[in-house]
Amino acid sequence: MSFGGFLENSTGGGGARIVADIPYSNGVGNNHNMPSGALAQPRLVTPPLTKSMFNSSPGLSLGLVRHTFSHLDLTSLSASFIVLSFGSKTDLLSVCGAGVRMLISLGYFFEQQPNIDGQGDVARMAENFEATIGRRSRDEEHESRSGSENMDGASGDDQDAADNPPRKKRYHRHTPQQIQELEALFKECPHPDEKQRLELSKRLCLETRQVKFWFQNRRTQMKTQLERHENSLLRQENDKLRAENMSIRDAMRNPICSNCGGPAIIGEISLEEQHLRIENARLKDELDRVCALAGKFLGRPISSLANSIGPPLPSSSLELGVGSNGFGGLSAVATTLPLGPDFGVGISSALSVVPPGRPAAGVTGLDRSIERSMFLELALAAMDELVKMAQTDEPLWVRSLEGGREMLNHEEYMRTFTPCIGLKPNGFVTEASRETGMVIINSMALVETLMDSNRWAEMFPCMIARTSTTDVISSGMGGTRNGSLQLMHAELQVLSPLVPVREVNFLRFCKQHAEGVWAVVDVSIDSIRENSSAPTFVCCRRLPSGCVVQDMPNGYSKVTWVEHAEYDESQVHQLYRPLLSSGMGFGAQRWIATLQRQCECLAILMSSAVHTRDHTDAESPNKIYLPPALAITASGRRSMLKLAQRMTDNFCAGVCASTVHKWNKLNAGNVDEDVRVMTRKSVDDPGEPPGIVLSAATSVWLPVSPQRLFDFLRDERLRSEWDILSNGGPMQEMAHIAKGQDHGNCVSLLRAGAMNANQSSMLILQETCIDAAGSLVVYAPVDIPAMHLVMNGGDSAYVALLPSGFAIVPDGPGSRGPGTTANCNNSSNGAVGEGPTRVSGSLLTVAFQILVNSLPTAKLTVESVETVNNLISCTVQKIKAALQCES
DNA sequence: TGACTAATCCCCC
DNA sequence: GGGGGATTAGTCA
Repeated sequence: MSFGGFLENSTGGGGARIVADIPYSNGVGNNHNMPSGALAQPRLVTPPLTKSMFNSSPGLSLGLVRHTFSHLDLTSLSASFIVLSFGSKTDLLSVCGAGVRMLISLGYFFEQQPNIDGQGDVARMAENFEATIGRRSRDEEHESRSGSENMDGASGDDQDAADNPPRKKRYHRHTPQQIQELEALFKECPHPDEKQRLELSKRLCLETRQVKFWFQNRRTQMKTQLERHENSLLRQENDKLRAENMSIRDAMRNPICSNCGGPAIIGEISLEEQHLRIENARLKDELDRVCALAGKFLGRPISSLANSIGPPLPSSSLELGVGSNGFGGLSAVATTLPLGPDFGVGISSALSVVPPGRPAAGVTGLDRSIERSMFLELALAAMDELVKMAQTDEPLWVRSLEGGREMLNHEEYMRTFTPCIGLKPNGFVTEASRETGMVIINSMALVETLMDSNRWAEMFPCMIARTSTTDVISSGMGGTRNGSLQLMHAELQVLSPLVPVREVNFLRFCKQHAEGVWAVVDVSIDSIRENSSAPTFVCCRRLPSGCVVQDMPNGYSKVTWVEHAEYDESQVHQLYRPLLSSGMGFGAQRWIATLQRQCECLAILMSSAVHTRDHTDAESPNKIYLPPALAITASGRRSMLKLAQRMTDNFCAGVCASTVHKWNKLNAGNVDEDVRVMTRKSVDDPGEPPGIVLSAATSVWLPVSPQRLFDFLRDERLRSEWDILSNGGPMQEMAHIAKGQDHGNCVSLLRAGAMNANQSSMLILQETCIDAAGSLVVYAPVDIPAMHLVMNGGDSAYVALLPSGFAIVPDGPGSRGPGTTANCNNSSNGAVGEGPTRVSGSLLTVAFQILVNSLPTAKLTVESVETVNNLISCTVQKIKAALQCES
């Protein structure tokens, strides 16, 4: 590069050119920052160029051109030239001589530094020039630029021509040749040292700074390119995932009901779900990392599938299927699944659910993944609904005129909520109830109980025939139950043969809403999970139901329970329909009442003040004779309670024909059609006598209040009025373990008056309980030696017993109070008690389990059936007579 | 308007 | 002091 070329270029643009020699001189007022003692001063020779000059000559540009310097004496004086070019490419550019400060302000310029060292080294001069001029303040730059902007007649070509560095912002590029060389070196060495850079700068006539910057920028560029490449790869992947996500979402948005082929409705994806998904992805990564580490440690690869780590949990929370294969943990479930295809008769066939964790043929990982996403959506929608249902009063809930109970305003409900499990099946009726109560348990403990199927069943023994957790979709976050989501199966019961067991498959989702505030929601999943190979008939669907629990300062919790279900009412005997529709059967009142009673029992048992009345001491010698060894120890109390619990569980199972036992229904002609008789074989169970067990149960309506009925039946002194085991006389209470503040909640040991030696060896274990929703009297004959063991803390599992007893519930608001079903002397729509003067009555279930043959292989005889049928009829008649309610 | 490039500023090792 | 990220500014397609 040469300045000659530049000059040529500038001249090549054509146009008039004025070159004026400008000797430097002192005393020019335009000087800026003129150092004292300057050797030379710029001397302005051109007349002052005015704005008007430029305005009137748009093509004018002013250039201070550094020319070839060979003929100039730069040591004494820098020569400068002003080139005025009209319409040419000439540019205002440079000044010769080092250290020259130039002001370009409408042609007035120059300030010269004293030490001129311009020995022909153009580049150096330019550098020095820049060092002083190029770093001027922005204002100055702007000012100077605005000066040239005023000369905007300068063509682009003129500016191109200025391949000189004096003006900092002057655009230029390194020549292709220079770049080629720089690139070549960059390929070999992206980080040249100073020596290499110096060498290159000389060779390419560039400053070392330029070379340095070039390399720096080149490296940055490489990095940017690399990032861009990576970005594009990631974007591609992202697009792919997004497309996949869209298609999945689409599938979820427009689910097709496999029942009717119409659209099924699922709620929107919420923020919580997004969080859960993120959390899930994070956990999955964590699992992968842990597996990788474990693999290194064990020296063999570890699969991240749930069945390869830890205990055989039904599933892992880590396979929620965000881009995962969705098959994690499947094999772990299959072996623990309690339900088999041949389980039970008639009832399990109503299962509409694919046995969880065991994929049906053809179910792909994607299907599972979609299914899980749908579960999640459903759970979140259900939670939302539950909380609103629990917290909203009118107009969603209105007080009924009779009884003051809250009733769901269905119109308002339909307006407020989207049906999250689809529309109500034809022929189904709705049952909705809400109840709030104070319970002596804290929220965390209650949540733990609800989320553990065993503990849940223990908490609601007479309501839950059996239950299991069939799949854990999420086990919660941060070691808590918050976010826990699981699939459950349950058989819910009302203690009567006239009410079929409700078999439900539902999601249970737990969420912490605030400190000390939790909610657990259940919602049926039958709308999502359909197994084409199983009948799709479902007798009950649970709409979002559950509880909101809030800790109270006194150790209690405020529990608001919402129970909302749709069921096939035709399966329910008319006698029980009012009860069910009032919510006292399967509804919130019963859940709350049971919860309160059970928690009170737990609190009493855990406190030191366990109230035990023992009548074996010397203070009551006149009451009964009993060996002193029957005194109860603390562990004995526990054993006795455990035995009583088993007895009551078995009683319920017999009444409701739940699948806990494999009952065979009997349809013998001699049996009253309203008495349900069933048999089963008892083999290898030390808890009951071996042989053929016959169960007979019936339910009748009595025009007596539940409380009166309960008090009558549990009173050992009145036992002879209905119990053949009483031998016609009163019974005595030998031991009493209180289970609640109400004396009606207790376990006791009764002894009949001894008629002969044989019977004197028998005791009666009895459990009674009562709460707002109903009451229970269950008893079973047990023998003295066995109870002796139990009362000393022995294992109650070996005490053989068969329970009998009564379940009492109010007949329900609006009940028409029909005649009994046992007597069958009235249709179910009978008019007994009808009208405003009707007496509030009770529904009494009577049930017996007796051993009809000690050989399991024996055949059931007609006599046995008739005997039990008579027994049950007689008992009912006796009760009616005693209570003077037989018409 | 965005990509490209030369150059600058500034932080941190 | 230099590397490198962030930024600026000029240019071009």
